[in-house]
Amino acid sequence: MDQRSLPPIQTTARDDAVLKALAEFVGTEGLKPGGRLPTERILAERLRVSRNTVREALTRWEGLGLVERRQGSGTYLKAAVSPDMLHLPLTLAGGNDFTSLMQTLEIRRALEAEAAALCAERASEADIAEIARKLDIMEHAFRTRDGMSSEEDWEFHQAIYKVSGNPLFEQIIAAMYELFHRFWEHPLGVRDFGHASFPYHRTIYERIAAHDPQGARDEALKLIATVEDDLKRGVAKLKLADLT
Amino acid sequence: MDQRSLPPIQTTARDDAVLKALAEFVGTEGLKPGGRLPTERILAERLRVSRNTVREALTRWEGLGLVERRQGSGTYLKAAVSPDMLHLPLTLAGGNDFTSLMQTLEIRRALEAEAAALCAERASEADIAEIARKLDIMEHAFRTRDGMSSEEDWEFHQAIYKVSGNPLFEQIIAAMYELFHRFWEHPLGVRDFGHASFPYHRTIYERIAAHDPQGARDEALKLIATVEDDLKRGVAKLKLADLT
DNA sequence: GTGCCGAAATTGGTTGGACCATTGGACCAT
DNA sequence: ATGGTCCAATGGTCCAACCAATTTCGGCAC
Repeated sequence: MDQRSLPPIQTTARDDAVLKALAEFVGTEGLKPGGRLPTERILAERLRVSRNTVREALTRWEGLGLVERRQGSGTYLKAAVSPDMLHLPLTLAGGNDFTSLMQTLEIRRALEAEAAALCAERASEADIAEIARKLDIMEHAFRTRDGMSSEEDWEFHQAIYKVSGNPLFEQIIAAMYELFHRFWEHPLGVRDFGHASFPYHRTIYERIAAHDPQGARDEALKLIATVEDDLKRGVAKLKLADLT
Repeated sequence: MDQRSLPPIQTTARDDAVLKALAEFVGTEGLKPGGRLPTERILAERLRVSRNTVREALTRWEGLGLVERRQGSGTYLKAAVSPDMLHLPLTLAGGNDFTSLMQTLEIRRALEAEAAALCAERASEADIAEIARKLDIMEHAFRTRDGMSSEEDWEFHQAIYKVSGNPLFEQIIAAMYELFHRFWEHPLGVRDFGHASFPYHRTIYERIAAHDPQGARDEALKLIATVEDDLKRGVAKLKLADLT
């Protein structure tokens, strides 16, 4: 007999029910990201559930990054939420050695290239203008702050991921980014880390603006290649330092 | 002055502290997935916090899929966990199932191609033999069970990811895979789903065995393309059914 | 009237204690 | 050996407070 034909029954699911109700509430109320959710006490009363149960449910949402709680202020929606949303936890083992950093770059190489290509395919004129804006901001920051433009750099890339139409790109690459920068504020002591990648931001943009997927892909690959080179140079430098 | 050099003090972070302590405990205790965590009551006592606080912390871990709670039994570790691990929830906000599935395939397309290329570069003769073995098993299963070989299919791919030398490939693609098969035993009612991809498993293997990265990449892309086609065909079929 | 300050109300965070529902093992009867 | 019963352990829920951060608002100085 097929064991799957007799699944275990689900007897208790209070907090799940709370989340379901809350998702519906957000939908019917037309709540946008940034909006404020009802008080925990009010939710408990309305849903006929203890405040503790409400809190456990909200804790789940907070863990998923859907909601932000501010003590003394309230609970705020951080992302669009609908009842039929999919959540999947991804756990990544990361180390802080050279190999691990290189591995995050291998993932980024694959994803950045694909995202850039998709972006070049799908970008509207408005999208291109927005990316151009982010590029200008980033280039300006780079020139005035002598290469320290990681924040603006990241926003430029985010704009590309967004236009790609696939939120997974941003989420996964952000995870790689986090793994990469976890331990290194100035990776491996290479002062001008990231300088070499600078010109490729504009070339990527140009290929996107020209709706040239293959070109955008190639330029993205070149950009990652410079970062990999920087990383290798940093390691070489470290080994040299070890010998002295 | 760099604002990041002076992070705001964390006056209240009880549950985060609990999770940190718990992660250390799992490490020092050498707890493996499947193992049982201490009772909530015991944790509360040991950590000098209320049981509710312990519960909120565990709820977070449960949401991340790190832990499973069984009423009347205990709390069990579901995945390896160490303090320097990155856990992040992937959120696929896509009302429309088709869109979501297509998005998981876009990620897979990028990663499968890269993994296959890296595998072709780095595979030793022993690696190639192992992949060949998995391929034979999968092909045999496919023929004897008339196309139902998803388990063996997956193992073949896993062997490739493993040889790529980068564990991140398997971790991320596994998440995409999970997302893809979340609802569907037989996706969209397309009976022969996956049949079209069958021949490309062997061509991928051949390119890997020939240490031909670009060839392996191309064949991997073709494989994903067939899956995308199947998906589109399934949707077309659904729309047709709606009209009747 | 304007602007500042402090008290009070609001809200999430934590605590301790109680009870319920489920589980799993010990023990017993057949 | 099988099945039934009881009981202790454990997660799930509830309640009633209190703490800590934030916001609100009224009164005071100017």
